[in-house]
Amino acid sequence: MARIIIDKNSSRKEVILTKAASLFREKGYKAASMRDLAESVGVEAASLYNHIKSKTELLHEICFGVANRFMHKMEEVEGEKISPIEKIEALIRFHIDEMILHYEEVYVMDREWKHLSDPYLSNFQNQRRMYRKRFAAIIEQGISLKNIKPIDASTAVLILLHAIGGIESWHRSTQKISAEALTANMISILIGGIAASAKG
Amino acid sequence: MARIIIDKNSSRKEVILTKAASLFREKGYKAASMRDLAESVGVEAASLYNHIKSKTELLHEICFGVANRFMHKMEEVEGEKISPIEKIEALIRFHIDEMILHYEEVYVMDREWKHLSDPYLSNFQNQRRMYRKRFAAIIEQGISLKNIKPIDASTAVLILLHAIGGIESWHRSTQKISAEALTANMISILIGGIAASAKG
DNA sequence: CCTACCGATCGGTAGG
DNA sequence: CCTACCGATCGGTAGG
Repeated sequence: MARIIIDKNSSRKEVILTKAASLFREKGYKAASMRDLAESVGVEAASLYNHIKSKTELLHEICFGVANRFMHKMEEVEGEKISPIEKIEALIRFHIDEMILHYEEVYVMDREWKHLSDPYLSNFQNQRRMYRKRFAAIIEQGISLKNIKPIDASTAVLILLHAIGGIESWHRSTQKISAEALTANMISILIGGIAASAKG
Repeated sequence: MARIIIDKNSSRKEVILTKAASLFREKGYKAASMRDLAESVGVEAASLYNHIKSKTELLHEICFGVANRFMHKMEEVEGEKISPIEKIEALIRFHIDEMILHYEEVYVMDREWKHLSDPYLSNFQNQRRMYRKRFAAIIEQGISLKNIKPIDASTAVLILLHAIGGIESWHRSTQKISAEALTANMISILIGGIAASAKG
């Protein structure tokens, strides 16, 4: 019985988090009110506070939930015995999968993180800086091995991450091209560029 | 004398617009208050309304100011007798120049347009859709001529635009690499990809 | 989980 | 360009 109550509570909070991510994406964190959120959950605004501490808590749970998954994947990929290019491809694929499976959360992390407040804000910025640094290090390895052009690695990281994060149609189930085709296109363009190669 | 007053008024409004772009970028449109703006201009909040009609007017003047420049450039490039690849390179260069010269405004247009209200909101979305369609058409031409790989053109457009729009360091004068080197890197990566070509 | 409500802050106006 | 102020809305709390 206690178990049932706990399960009920935790699933209630998960519903609130999901609806919050959706609202924050649609209207932006500041423009989305707790009354909006309450309505979409189906309770009065005051009732939300039986499950959460504050609006800000929702934002940082969304942001760190996503950020932690990316960090975990980075650790995993770094440990694999594959080439730098293969590591980059694995990371790109993971980013795309995250966009497909958790579009709202990833979008909110990407565009609304600046509304975090300060223990969390600096923490988030540090974590993001570390992630990009480690991503850039993989590119540098590829450059050393001459599998990657001698480009500025941190510029390349920003291009890759924003190119993926900017695709807006991930969440639509009915899209002009399938997720697989989109993924193949992304990888092809980001790794190989848009120019036709001499080899055909 | 009347001329002097007009000049004074218009320069006053320009100051307000510039400060607004800066604040909207830093805090986001919703989180930036008119009292913040007044302080950064150096007047009381109520005084702003002698120069502007509303907060929303500031946002749409910023958004359409930038959007119109992009549209104008698109028209110009379409009319030039150069190859599709050269057209794309010209457009990419223009986007990069806009980021360097008008970082705050471009950033606000990119990330805060959703706070426009409705005659302007739909107008903006239409204009953006048209811009992307015309950009994609150039890529399609390149594919027909076999200068560009057979990729999905609208995916490629989103990748190009977001890759450029995502670079955050445009506005810093002291950067690790120069604007020219950054531009060269961007063009190289976006057109040629990151993989080293067989030709070396 | 709700009713009732609070202090703070918002965009904007009146009147000078 | 300022002082004074308004109605609306915000995140959140008290108390049941």
